Amino acid sequence: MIVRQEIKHLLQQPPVGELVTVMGWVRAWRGNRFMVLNDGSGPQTLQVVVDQDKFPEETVRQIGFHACVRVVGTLTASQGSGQSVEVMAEQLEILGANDLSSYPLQPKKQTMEYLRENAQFRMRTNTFSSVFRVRHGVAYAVNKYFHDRGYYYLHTPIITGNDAEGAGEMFRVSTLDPINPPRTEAGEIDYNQDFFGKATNLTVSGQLQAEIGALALGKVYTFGPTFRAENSNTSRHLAEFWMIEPEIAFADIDNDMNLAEDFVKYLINFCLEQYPDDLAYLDQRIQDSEKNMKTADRRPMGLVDTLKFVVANDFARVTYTEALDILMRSKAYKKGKFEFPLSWGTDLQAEHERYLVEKHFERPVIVRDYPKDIKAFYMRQNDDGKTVAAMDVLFPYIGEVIGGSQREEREDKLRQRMQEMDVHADELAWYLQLRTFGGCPHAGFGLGFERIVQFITGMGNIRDVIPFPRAPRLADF
RNA sequence: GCCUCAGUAGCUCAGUUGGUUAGAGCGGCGGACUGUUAAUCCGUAGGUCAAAGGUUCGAGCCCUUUCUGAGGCGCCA
Repeated sequence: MIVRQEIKHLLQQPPVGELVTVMGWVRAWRGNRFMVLNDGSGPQTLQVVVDQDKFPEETVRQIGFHACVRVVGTLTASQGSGQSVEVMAEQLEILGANDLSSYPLQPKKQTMEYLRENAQFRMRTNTFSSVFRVRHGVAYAVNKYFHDRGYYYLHTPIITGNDAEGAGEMFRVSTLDPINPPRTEAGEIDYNQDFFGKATNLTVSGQLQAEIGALALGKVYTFGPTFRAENSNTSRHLAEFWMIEPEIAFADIDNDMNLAEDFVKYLINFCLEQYPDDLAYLDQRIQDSEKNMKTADRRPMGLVDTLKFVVANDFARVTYTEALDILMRSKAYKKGKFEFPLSWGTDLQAEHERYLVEKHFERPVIVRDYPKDIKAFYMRQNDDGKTVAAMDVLFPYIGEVIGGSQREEREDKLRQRMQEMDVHADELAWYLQLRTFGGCPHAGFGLGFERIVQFITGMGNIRDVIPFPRAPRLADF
């Protein structure tokens, strides 16, 4: 059995004078004497002092960048100034030598694009190890938040036979011969002969199934992979991403907004408490990268200060109509700064959302009561006959992190809306039955997991907060 | 899918109005160095200038097409 101590724990309460065993990867090898180790337990490193005379020449020769080593030695107060304690090596073993002549990483700043191409090694860097520790923390906090409040984690299907989830292009799932698929007499592909006996796709949302759970268990949430086959080439979209979708019975749009705000603040606060060192590193990293930028292009606040500010202040809340009014009265609009026109009934563009969040309110904003024609069929119709009880949570830098709504629980209204929007009622008979047989007011939302991780870590590109990103023309690893 | 910008050594980049043999830092390799902190010092190798085609006496540089990447937009979470 292998026994070792983790660097994070050694540094929390250093057992000075004791013999310790550490294993990790070499971050630096200086002066033929000082070896800096990191083992992934945290962003901290441990300096090991190597007396060359104590070890075989061949062993010392193999110490190099990102070689993997095992060290046994005495933890002592450091003579140097860069660290409080260090290990005086008494045993030294190379667990995995590193062939530096062909190793793609270097002990220097590397571009995010280059590291993305070498994703098998990028988690060994300070930036990505911190990002993925925080990503874990957010995932854990999601489950903890809901569990502590009596929600049930519902696993909705990844392969779906629904043809009408209405959230974008889907990836087909099929075992049919792609070159010679069976065909019907009419010449169309005969999905009746496919694995499931019908056409199936990867899910774009677990919401409709989550509603089934909410109308029995009261409060449920889903947290799973989601797939969109859209040709989206942006720093905020992935073809495969993780989405969190709470769904609650006996709730209206106000309950929904309160939940969304409380939930997101909890996630951020959890990371502030649990990963201060990682966030401090990521904060510094952003400040370093902004040194050469014009003041206007820099963030108004550092990363950690931004996170603290979001947790400490109420989100602004406006209706779509009010938001439009604010935009039309803005100097930016009057000076013709907006590329897209503003008119009641069209969706807010990214530039409009950014103005509301970053210029007008200077904090997260929840916009509610959107025109019904730009929103999904299942959203509850308001009494004005024009809007639905939808809400979007907009964040600085990343835009929409949450989209949600109160669901239409009145069967006649739902049927009418489905007809108007050409959603086939026969394919969603089970969904309509939730209204026929003991329905109730209910609501929910979808939170883009990678987007909130992006916000918390300050990473500019969503592809750098998921270990192995999938996007158009990108499915490596 | 659309718009803009970019692609030169392993990485990050410089390369003048088109003109002789293609430049640096870092990294690699060889050597020195027992208190370093992006360690330092000496030496050394390393290039189909993204690909194809074109203009020209002559192209890393100009033109066309393709590929790849980044930023922005759309679609959305």
